[in-house]
Amino acid sequence: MALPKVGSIGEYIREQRQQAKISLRQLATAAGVSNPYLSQIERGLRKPSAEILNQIAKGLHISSQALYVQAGLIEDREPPSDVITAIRADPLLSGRQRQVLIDIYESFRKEKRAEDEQTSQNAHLRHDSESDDEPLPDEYLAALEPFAASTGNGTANQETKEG
Amino acid sequence: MALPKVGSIGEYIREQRQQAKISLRQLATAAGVSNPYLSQIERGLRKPSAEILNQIAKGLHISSQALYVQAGLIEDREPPSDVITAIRADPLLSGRQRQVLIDIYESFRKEKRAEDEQTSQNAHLRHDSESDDEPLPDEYLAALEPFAASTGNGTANQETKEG
DNA sequence: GCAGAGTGCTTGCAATTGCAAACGCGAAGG
DNA sequence: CCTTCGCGTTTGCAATTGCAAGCACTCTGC
Repeated sequence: MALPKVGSIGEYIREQRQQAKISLRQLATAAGVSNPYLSQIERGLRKPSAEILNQIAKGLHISSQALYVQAGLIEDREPPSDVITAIRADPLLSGRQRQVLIDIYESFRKEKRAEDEQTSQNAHLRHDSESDDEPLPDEYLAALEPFAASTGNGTANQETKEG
Repeated sequence: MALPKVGSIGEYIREQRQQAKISLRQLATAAGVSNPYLSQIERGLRKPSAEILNQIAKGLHISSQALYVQAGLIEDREPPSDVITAIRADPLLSGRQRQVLIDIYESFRKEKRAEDEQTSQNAHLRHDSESDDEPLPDEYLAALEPFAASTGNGTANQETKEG
């Protein structure tokens, strides 16, 4: 086991560095790593840790993610236009919260589809939360019943406002 | 330096593992690392390389990015509002559904943050939100109550009804 | 009480990371 | 010619990663 495809990340770093017209030593200093080590990284002789990789990304003023993707450490990133994907990728949610959000979203999708089937053409009016002509349909509430456990989390009532 | 902010990543991993109801050894096997090493990682005694981190993410079936963000290895300039953006961009949701989902998401983030501050005291996360300290309208709170103490139950399935 | 299987944790040890120091090379400048 | 300054690279070496083996503990069943 020597240097499988680690070269790609090294090549990518060197590419970016040369494109930025900075020397190896400069980048090493900017990234806070030693010059010899950066040299070895660029030639694929060393497999840098995530921390070093992040510092190099900073020194190069490029996205850390770009580097991780190049290193094969992040699966090809899907566009954030997918709600499910975004929820799954959010590190600030607990596993339970993720699952609940996903379930709600899917329930909404079904609900919306049902509405579209009925109206079939008219679906472009803005609903305000206060002047809501229809309350929350129990359709998705029913779908969420399996989560029921109730801890009595009651809080004050605030005026609704849109973002 | 003994324990930088690596502890947070370890805690996060342990949290996710326990939420997934799998043992340390199971995750270690799934991630392709040794059990003792994973134990040390979770307790913040070791600083895992990016490769190991990625394998653990796979073993946990969570996004690699989530781990990197937790480890502080990705710039926080990645807005956690990816979910918000995705919701706003989703053409398959009605305006009201969008607003409800966004409110629920933000509520979850507040809840999660509170939990994190209890267990650990490293929560210097900035976050931009217009409705920061303002609770949900009780219209949505009613919908959220069932989630308050739910466990990892993901069987909210309802057949489509568009005939 | 004791074997068996489960959990997580501690202990040496090979392999690797990451660095300080030194090396060879080319271009200014004395 | 010889020094100085920059470049990238090579060379030992301390510190760390990551693992195989074993430890301590808790259940369950005999």
